Amino acid sequence: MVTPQFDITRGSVAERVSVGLAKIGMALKARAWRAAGPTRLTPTQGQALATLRGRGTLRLDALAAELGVTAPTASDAVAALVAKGLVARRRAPSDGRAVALSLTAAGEAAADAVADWPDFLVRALGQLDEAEQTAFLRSLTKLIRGLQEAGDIPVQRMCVGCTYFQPNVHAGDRPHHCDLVDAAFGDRHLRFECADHRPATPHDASATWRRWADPLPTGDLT
Amino acid sequence: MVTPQFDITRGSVAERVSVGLAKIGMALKARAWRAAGPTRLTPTQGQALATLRGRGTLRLDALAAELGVTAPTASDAVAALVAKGLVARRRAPSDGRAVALSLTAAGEAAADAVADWPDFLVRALGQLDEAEQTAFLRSLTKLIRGLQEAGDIPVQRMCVGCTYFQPNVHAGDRPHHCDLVDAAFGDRHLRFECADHRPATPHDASATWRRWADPLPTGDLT
DNA sequence: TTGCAATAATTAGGAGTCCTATCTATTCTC
DNA sequence: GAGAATAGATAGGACTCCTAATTATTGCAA
Repeated sequence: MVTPQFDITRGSVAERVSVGLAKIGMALKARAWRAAGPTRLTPTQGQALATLRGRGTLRLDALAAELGVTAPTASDAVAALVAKGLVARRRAPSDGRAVALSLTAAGEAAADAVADWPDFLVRALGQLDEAEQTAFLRSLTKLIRGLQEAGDIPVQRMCVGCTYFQPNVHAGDRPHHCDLVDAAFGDRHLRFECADHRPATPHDASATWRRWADPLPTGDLT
Repeated sequence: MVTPQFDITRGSVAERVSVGLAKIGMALKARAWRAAGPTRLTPTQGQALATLRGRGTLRLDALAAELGVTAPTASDAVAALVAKGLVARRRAPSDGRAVALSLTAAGEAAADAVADWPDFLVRALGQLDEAEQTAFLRSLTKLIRGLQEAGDIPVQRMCVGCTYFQPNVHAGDRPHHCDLVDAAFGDRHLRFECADHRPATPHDASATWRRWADPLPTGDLT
């Protein structure tokens, strides 16, 4: 008779998931370095470029926070990018101490060229069908929100947490609504980076969060 | 009337998921460095320690592959660990060119101390209920298998791909079976790192994979 | 309106991460 | 045995990262 007690059950599901996420993290790191060779853009430099492309103009400390590094490290990376002619460093008009970082024309081009380095992830995600990808995206949204709340990650410009986001207000497979573009959309369209993101107040954000994460009355199974 | 065409629909779900995974990767990198300060163990060193703890004895090139870096980089990290007295570097008995790396007693202790650095991820995963965590783990397994197939990640010691793994052979919520410990288990027990892993042949692995990923006859919804 | 604390960035200094290219032992193969 | 292949180590160089200490500015307060 088979023993029903699987002693390898030790450890939580969350721990096992973490191991998997760490593997993905490793792959991302390795890939970023591999990609660095030809273009002469190291991972941090590439990430800085990508961030500036998405945000337009940023101050150094904001960039550092976005990259998850200290100000000196960000300063190093920016210095390298300025030397390469990819980033322009100007005095911020509002504050004489601060700098306003932005991409040069060459920087825009370099950012575009470097933009698709995580394509290998997109390919691997082909292992999942659309419904599974959507569920994954939804779970990832919750996870990232948790990291954000805990201060482990900078505040993201994602739908959930945006003033314009109205969750579960429609029936069907596009239950949410974006007030900015005035359109319905579903979980599969949720974004982590939106150029038009406008942060909601903490109070509104948590109310909206609950309406998205646990739609109380209607049993909406999208 | 609301326009049903959400113009921000551009881009695939997979791309949006990739953005999210990159965020997680960023958090992992940042955390690993933060944790490095007090213990004086940098990310690569910590990862090397963790790998050696999981694998016992490893040769340098195997360690390098596991860490996703080149041999010289691994050699650097190992030299630092040897200098700190955490790793022993011996000549491999079978091959005079190779080295056998293993942890010293101090190294074991250090590895244990460093082991729980991704606890912040475990905490954030608390945002997901058990069923959702399980689904996430399942998707992650598919994703990692995809990365493995594409050569973006070293071959993992995960259940799916192991000789002992028998998917979907039972009814109920523990449909799989591990022949090694002779016990039933479910998707929520799937591992990415198993000390007893024994790789199946490519042929067997792909057949087993299909039986796990798309259980044809029975509509098993675990 | 000085006068000083706080803030934004940079510099200094040091360990480590990575790479490519090269070199040194060994081992394998013919 | 000789030459090719393999396992590591070294060399050299750009960058990443950190903590501390500096240099400008700003903003508030006496």
